[in-house]
Amino acid sequence: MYKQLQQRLSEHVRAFLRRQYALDLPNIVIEQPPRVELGEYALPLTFELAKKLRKAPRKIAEEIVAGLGPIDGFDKLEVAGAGYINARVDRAALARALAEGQGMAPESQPGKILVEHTSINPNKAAHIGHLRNAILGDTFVRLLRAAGNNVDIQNYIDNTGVQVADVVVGFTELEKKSKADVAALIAAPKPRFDYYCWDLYAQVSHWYEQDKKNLEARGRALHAIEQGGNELAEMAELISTSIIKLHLETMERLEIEYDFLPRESEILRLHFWEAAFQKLKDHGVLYYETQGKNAGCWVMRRAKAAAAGAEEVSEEDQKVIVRSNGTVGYVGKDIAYHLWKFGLLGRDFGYRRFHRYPNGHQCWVSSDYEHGEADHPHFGDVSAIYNVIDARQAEAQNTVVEALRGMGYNQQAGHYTHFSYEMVALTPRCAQELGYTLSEDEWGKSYIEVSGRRGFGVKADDLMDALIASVRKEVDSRHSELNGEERQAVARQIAMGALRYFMLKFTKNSVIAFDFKDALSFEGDTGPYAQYAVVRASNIFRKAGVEPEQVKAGDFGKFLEGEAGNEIWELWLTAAQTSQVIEQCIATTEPAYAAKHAFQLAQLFNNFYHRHRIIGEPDQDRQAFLFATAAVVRRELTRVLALMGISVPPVM
RNA sequence: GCGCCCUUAGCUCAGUUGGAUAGAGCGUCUGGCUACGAACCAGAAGGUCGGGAGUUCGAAUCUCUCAGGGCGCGCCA
Repeated sequence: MYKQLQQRLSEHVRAFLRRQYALDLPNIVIEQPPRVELGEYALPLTFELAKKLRKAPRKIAEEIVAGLGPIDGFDKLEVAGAGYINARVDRAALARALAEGQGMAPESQPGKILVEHTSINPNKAAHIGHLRNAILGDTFVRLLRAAGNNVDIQNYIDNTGVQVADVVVGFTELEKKSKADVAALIAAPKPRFDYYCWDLYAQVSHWYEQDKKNLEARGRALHAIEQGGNELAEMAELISTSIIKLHLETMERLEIEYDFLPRESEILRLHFWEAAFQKLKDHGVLYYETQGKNAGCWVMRRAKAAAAGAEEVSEEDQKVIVRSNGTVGYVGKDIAYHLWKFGLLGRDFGYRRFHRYPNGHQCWVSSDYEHGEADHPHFGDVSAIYNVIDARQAEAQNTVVEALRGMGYNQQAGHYTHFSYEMVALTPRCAQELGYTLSEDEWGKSYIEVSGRRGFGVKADDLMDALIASVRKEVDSRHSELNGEERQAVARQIAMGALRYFMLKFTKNSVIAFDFKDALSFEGDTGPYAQYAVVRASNIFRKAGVEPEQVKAGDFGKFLEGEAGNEIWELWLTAAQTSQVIEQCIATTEPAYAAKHAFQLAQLFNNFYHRHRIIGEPDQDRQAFLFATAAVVRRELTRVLALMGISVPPVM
């Protein structure tokens, strides 16, 4: 309703400007005054109008305020400063609406949105960079759903690429293992298979560096895997499938789930590329190069040359899509895959059940038609897509969009969003703690990039275990009344909340320089701080024997007036803005705003909690008001945290 | 060489379409537990928003330029 009030205000002002000055402003800027006692909304438009109307801003503001008349939901408008128009809402009415929970259910949006995230190569354990991807993606899904959207979650699996091939080479060439040996390793309880492959992958990379000839083994493995129907391909399948399962388990610890896992093997075997290739040729997006270094390749014009409309496309402006040996590169497969996403390919995957979550949710995997199950849901064919992929792949993403445009799919290209984010790196100190020897050069840097190839990084599960252990100590010292299992459950919730919050508090395009000290901090701007605020609110209701959901709205107007009222009103006002924040997060693809909002709300509540005793409050009306305040904040803060995938433990 | 991103307090970061006195957290110093448990609160110190120029009534935000840092630019994925 906070937003409805803003819209109403904006419409009244626009109508007045048309009436009075014959001006039609497309959008009226509305912001929040620096302090709540100045009002809820501020309009700086008179500064802009001063020139057009040849009047002083303050004069214009006075005319607008005088001429506007009463607006439903507002108490009054005031002129402030050099010419701001500040609007004061009817606090009692807004508080009542909020306490009654009006306008909580979102309008259902048409169409379907596809969010792709995680997409870890299935050849090693997940690391902290993958966690950032999955947490950003999962949070964005929750935000979209909260805004009434129908969302499919996909996790793309590159099970036929070099990374899997490298681990196959590690097993066959370095460890001389057979498929049966690998199967035994997977079945063994002791070394986690994804951890084992993490080390093996690093060893293989090192082995390639020792002698370039060793790379021939990779070529052979890659070829065998793409062909299929041989021991190497079966070993690759075994490796990737077991590692995908471990990745799903890792993400399940954070309550991150998927609907569908499209695999590259099916994109190859179901001939997605052939269908896309034909379309690309038909639309003239690809052409066959006969000269120069790209002779014999099918190439695409790159952005600059295409935009300039140059007749002669120089070699530098070409992007090779099909190599001279006839094989298709990564971008080609990606174009085919995205045609499928938008329902433009004319082909579909086969589908098999892959994993069933404890809550009954089913995750599907792509399959050939022969092994597909008939009763699968309809995937793909969506109206908008968001690909959560790190910033380094921006160029490849742009190429896919260009290809769509080139084929005339402008609408789809416009609904293709590269949800780009920066990497998680390690501080030099953290790298040293992990036993990595740093060069002098590296000590001078503010962060050091992780590298799966070198086996250098913090594994996702190791971090989660460290967080849980650290939280557990604290829970043990505070809650002797709980048994071990209960304490562990509380520790898990707090630890996962801390982790998710940590990954969300930074804006997407800032590089996170990871350090255990920061990540293991539970005070201040952290997940546990926000969780704790909710627990405190819950404690009040538990002690008082009152159900927070049963708290009734009353006439709170008199408690929201004056200086004392302003303080608490700021809390109500912030709580009222949750829906607005959700929209803002979606419009800017920036979940960090949700984290900021949660922190602000928690901070204001903690302050309120400290200043006002509720249970001992003698005035019945005032106590009802304080209960209502706590109930609304508790509800809204819980809701924002849920959007971030953070649940609140019963005690802290 | 071309393209994208970054530079704000000692450290880590916010600052949405240009708006009122540039904000948090951590760290430092000071103070506050009688259970609505302090994973908290209050207060203090700390800023030429990388440098310079421009546009504007108004610039951390837009433009140009310089400096510093990062990431991409393959018949890899």
